Amino acid sequence: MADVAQLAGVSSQTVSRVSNGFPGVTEDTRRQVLAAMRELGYRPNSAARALRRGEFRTLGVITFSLSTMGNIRTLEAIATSAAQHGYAVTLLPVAVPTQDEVNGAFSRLGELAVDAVIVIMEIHLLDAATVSLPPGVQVVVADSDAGDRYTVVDTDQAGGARDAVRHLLDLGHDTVWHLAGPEGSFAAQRRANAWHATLTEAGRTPPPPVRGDWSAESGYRAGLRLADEPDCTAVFAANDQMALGLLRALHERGRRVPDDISVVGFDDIPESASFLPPLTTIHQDFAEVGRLCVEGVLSKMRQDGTEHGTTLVPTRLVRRASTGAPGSSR
Amino acid sequence: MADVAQLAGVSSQTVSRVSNGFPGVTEDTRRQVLAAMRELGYRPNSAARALRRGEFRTLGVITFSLSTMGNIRTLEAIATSAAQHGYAVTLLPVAVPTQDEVNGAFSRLGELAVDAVIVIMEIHLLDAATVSLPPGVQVVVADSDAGDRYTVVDTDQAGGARDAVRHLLDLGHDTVWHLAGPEGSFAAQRRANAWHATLTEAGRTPPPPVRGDWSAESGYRAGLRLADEPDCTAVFAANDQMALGLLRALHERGRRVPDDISVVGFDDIPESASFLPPLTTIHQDFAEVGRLCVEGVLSKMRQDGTEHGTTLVPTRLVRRASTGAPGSSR
DNA sequence: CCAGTGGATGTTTACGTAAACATTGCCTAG
DNA sequence: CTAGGCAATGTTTACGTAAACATCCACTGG
Repeated sequence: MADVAQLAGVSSQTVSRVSNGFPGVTEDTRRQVLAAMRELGYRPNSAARALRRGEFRTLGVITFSLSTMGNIRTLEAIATSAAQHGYAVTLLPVAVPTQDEVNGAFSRLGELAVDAVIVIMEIHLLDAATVSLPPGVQVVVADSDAGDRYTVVDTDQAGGARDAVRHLLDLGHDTVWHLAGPEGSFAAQRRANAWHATLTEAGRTPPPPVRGDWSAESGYRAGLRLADEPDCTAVFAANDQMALGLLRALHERGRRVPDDISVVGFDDIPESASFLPPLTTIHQDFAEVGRLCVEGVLSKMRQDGTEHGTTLVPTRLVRRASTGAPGSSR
Repeated sequence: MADVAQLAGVSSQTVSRVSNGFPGVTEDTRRQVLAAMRELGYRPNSAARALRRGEFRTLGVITFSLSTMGNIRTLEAIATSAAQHGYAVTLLPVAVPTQDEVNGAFSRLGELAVDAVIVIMEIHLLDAATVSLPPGVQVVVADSDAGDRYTVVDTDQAGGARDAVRHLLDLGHDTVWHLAGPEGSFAAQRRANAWHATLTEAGRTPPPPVRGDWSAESGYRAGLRLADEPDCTAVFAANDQMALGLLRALHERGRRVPDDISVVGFDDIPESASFLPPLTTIHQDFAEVGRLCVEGVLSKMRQDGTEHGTTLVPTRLVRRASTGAPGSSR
C-alpha cells in the first residue's frame, strides 16, 4: 500500500480511501491512485483488513457431507447470495453426522476466520453438541423448527405435504397413502404429520404409512407392497427418488400411473420431469432458503438481534402427468 | 492473549508458544496457560495470525454452480482433505460458465483470504480468462489435460472408457455403440475418443456415435433410436444418467437388457445399483481426486514448484447385471 | 568454585490496514 | 479584508500475533 501511495504521490490513507470507495477524494487523485494500483498489481491484504476492521466478511457453513441434493442447492444459493453481499463462504465439512464430528466442527470454528455461521442440519445434533458455538450469530436450516432458540429458515414442509394431499383429494381420491422418509429425519416426520393431519381434517381415514429411507431402491420395495393394495389409488411419496422407485414397481406390477394409481413426489429434482410418467411433485425453493439464510444472518449481525424466529419458504405444487382422477381408464 | 498471559502469570509469547504447540515450554506452564485459555474462553484471532504468518491456511475452490454430482463429490473430498491438513476451504461460486463470470471470480479472488486455488472446471475457460490469477499456486481439475501449463488432477477418462469397451468386447460382442456426452465437454470428448480408439485397435468398426447432453431424458431419446438398430448388442453410455434413460427406452421397445443389448455406464452414481437391471458402470474415485488436489496444491506451496504435470486417478469397472454375452436368451 | 552451556521464558518489533485526529488551503459571508 | 468553515489530504496509532532477539537461571565439568 505504501508503494502505491508513493507512486501515486499521495499518502497511504488516501490509497485506503480509494480502495474502500470512500467519498472525499478528488476524481483526479482517485484516478492516479487506481493507475498506481494497477501498475503495481496491488491487492489489499485481507488479513490486515480483517484485523483492522474486526470482521472477516466471511460466513461459515456447517453441513453434512453434501449428501442430499437439497443441502447442495442451499449451499450454492448461500454462496451466491453471500458473494452479492461482499461475503465469502467457508465450508466446514462434517464427514458423518455423529455428535463427535459436530463437536469437532464447532471447535474448529472457534479458530476460523468467520463472522457468522449457517448450520444446515437437523437441530437435535446442534442441541446435543457439548461444544458451544463462539458468540457469533447463527442461522439454522434444520429439519426441525426451533425458532425459540435459533433463527430458523426452512422450507414449509407441512404446507407442501398438505398441498400434495389436497391435490389428490381434490382429484376425487378417497384417501391418500404415504410413502414416508426415514424415522430419524424431522423433515420426513413433518411431512408425514401434515399428511396425516390433512387427511383427518378432511374426514378421511389415513392408511398405514409405508416407510422408506429416501433412496429409489427403498421406494421400489415399498412400491411392490403398495401395488398389492387393491384400494390404493393415490400415493404421496416423501421425496422424488422414492417416487421414482415407486413408479418402477407399479409399472412392473402392471398398475398404470395415473390411470390406476396417482403419485405425487416432493423436492422437484431436475430428473422428475423426465420420469415415466413425468412426476407431479412439490417444488422446494432452495435458492430462496439460501438467500434468506444469508440475509437473516447479516441482519442479525448488524442489529445484534437476539430474538429468534422461523421463516418458512413456501413450496409450489408442480402438476405433471403422474396424477389424475381415480379410475380414469382413458 | 494478553489477558490469558496475565491470568496465567506468563508473557504473551509463552501463550503464543502454547497455542501453537511449540516445544520448550514446561509441562507445568503449559497446563496453567491452557487453564487460563479455557477460563477466559480465549480463541486465537485468525486475522492477526494470518497477518503475522503471511498465510491464511485457506484454500479457495472455484467451481461451477455445483451442478454435477462429480464436482460436488470432489468438492466434498477437497474440504475434508483440507481440514485434515489444517486448512479451511473457501467457496468461489461461478453462477454460469461464461467468461465474464469466470473473470469476475478471478478478480474477487485477489482480495480473498486464500493461499492457493483449486479450479474445478474445463480448462478452456481458464485459458480464455482475461483476468489473471494472482501468483498463488493452482491445481486444475479440468475436463482436459493441460499438464504443460497447469498441475492437473483428473479421473483417467480414457482408461475408464477403454475398460468399458474391452469388457463388452471380451463378452463376445462384435462391436460397441457409444452414447456420447455433449460436444462442448472435454470429458465427453475424451471418453468418445478412447471408445473409438479401443474399437479400432481391436480391429472393429466403430458405429456412428449417438450424442446426448448428459441428461436421462437425452439418453431416453437416444435409446429409442438405438433400439431400432438391429445389430446393436452393446452400448457404452458416457454417463449413468443417460444410461438410465437408455434402459427405459430399451425396455419400452421390448429390447431386453442384457439378453438383447448390454449396457455400460460411467460414473457409478449411487442410484445405478438400483437401476433395472443394475448397471455395469465405470466407477470414478472423486474422493481420491479431491485428496490429490489438496496434496498437490499444498506440496506446490511448500516447494514453490513450477513444473506441472497431470495425475490421473484410475477408474474401476463395476460389473453388475446390465452386461452379458450377446444373444444370451437365458 | 566459577565459567560455560543450554533450556525456559520475557521483550521488542513488524506484519498491512483504517479509524481518529491533524493539517492544509480555498472559498464565502460579514 | 479577514474570520470561519469545509473539503481534501496527511499523520499517528492500534488491531492480535509470532519471529527474532534478549535475558535469566540451573546445572555441568574442569
